[in-house]
Amino acid sequence: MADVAREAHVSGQTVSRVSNGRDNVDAETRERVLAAMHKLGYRPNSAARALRTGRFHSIGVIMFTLSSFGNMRTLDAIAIAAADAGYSITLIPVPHPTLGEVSVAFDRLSEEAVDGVIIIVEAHLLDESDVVLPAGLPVVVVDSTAADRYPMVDTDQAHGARLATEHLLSLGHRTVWHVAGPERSYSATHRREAWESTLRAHGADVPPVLVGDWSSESGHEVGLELARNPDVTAIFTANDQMALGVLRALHEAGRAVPGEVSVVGFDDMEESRSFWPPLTTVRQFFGEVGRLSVEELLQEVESGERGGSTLVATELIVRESTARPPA
Amino acid sequence: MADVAREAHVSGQTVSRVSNGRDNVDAETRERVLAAMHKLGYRPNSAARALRTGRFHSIGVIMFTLSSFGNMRTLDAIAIAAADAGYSITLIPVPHPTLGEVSVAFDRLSEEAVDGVIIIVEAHLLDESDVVLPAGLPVVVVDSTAADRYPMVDTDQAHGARLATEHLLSLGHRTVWHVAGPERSYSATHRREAWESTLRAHGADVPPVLVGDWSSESGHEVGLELARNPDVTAIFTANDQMALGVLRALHEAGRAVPGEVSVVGFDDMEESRSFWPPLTTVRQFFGEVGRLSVEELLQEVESGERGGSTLVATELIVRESTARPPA
DNA sequence: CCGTAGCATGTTTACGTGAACATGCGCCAG
DNA sequence: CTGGCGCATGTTCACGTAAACATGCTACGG
Repeated sequence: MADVAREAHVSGQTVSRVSNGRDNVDAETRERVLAAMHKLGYRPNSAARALRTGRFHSIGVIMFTLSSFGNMRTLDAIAIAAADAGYSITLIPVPHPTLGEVSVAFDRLSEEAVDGVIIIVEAHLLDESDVVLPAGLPVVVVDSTAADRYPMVDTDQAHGARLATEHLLSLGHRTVWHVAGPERSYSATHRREAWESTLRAHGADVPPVLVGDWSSESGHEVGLELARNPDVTAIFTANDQMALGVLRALHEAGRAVPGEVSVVGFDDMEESRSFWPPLTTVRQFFGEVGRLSVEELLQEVESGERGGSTLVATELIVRESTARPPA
Repeated sequence: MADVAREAHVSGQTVSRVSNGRDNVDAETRERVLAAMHKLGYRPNSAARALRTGRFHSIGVIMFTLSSFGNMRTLDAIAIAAADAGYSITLIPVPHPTLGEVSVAFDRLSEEAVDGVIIIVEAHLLDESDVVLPAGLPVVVVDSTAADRYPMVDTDQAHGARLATEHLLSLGHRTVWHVAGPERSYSATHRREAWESTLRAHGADVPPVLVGDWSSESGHEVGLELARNPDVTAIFTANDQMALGVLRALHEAGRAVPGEVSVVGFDDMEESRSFWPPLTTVRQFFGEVGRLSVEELLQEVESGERGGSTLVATELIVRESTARPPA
């Protein structure tokens, strides 16, 4: 900066003013400074700036392995929304979802140069974790239920599960079987509860729940079981990947989809429309979730006002994996 | 820090030494300082530290939309490898893969607090872009070919494509059709070239190339065309998602897989084993690519030594979508 | 018994920036 | 004509840290 000041025959303070786009600089002086900055290849030092202002213009994101489709889409939206607001994203990975790892991530967090944090971690770990997040650091929780402690943004899981279940019932199925996600997942629990309450509200029987781990492979395993049961005519799986496994199991068992069995997924991943048959599913608006969580966080960072919880609605996408039950 | 020093009756410098784990501090003093740090909830200020040391302990990652399966896996591995080395990841998203956006990202980069950058962007954009990366900033390029300007780490695309093509030929297919990725993609080009040269090496005809855009939907479109052609008995698609679309098209056309037509993909995404039928494909080791790119980058950051290019081998995963051609 | 080496610790300083305050000049109202 | 006001610009200083150098004490060999 000093070099630029010398080159442009001004003081460092004036360079700073130009660099920050203040308007109380004479047009001619500004030009001279800009020319000098360009000539010398000047780049503001973000560390010094952060030290002086106390703002890092960066948002931390704590998340487990990115390999979950939904997390990735959410992260993508967060990154874009943050960039639009002039913030960058600092990833704080948690390689294994154990309590210890989460604690380590939180600890590391306190030394990270971030103005706020978005946490995309199963809530039960948050609850069990006695590690305290650095005080005064704004936090937004996604896909979880720590709403009592922090603002939360999430897909309206219950709404989606109800849409899926009611769609199948309205086609004439007597009841709907459910392939749930892992017990410890809050979103899996929400979907399962909404499925169950929807069945009860319509006076349908509630069949036993089959539990997977979100993977297509686990969907295949429980799908083999469902395929053997001739009573099963409608299946709601808690995500699209498990639906893929269920479809494969049904094909292997020679049960026609949707002729004999209808299947509905959850997520609407890009590939779902190319499943065989194309999958009827509940679309989640991950982009919206990411956008809103950044909005919420930045509001707290910049104005100190803390918002409440926000749920993002879902949409049922009807494709070709659902039909009326066999006569 | 001053508060901690006062609390522990030592100088700030001693606090700094404890904070950095230097060993030239008396055990008793260290205990006293640690106690004071804990009591006061002291957290080192990373901005000041970065200002003083010139190191940010952060790696920038420039990438397009995360929604590509492979990029995500790579990013995940980068994040974990970086965390292991004590670095965090700063994401610099490029919402749209246009020249302008890339320039903006590079510009933004120069103000980011990073010690080095990993670029996961189609190389043709790098080549066309006249934006100069900040001089002196270590760069590693992934999934691209700017090897002449920067070290590169990538999957051995040609090796994988050869494995896939030879697998089909060795099953007895007269030739292999290819569904390529977009023309401007270097990895798509490499796979296509290797497929073609493998066919030639084996004296097989080279059928016309069909081009998709990596999406399962585009795979479905070109798949419909292939399904109509009775000469087609073996298809190598440039990624698994397009293979999914091709499978769907073949099902719709009533052509048995692998009875009439064999299909091989590329990537080995988690879902591929649950396709119908489970997909024979070329596995990419994204984790290895990510790990190596961090290793290469940090070597340059910390020792100034710049390495060369590294290719990561692939592995053919034979499942149930390939068989001998019909008699 | 003294000189010195080695070690724990303290003091000073600079990293690059922007806020706060200071300066100097031109212009306008009284 | 003069006092004061507004505006562009300059000067000073502190943000929190760690490197470089300084200090003072202990221990050990000649």
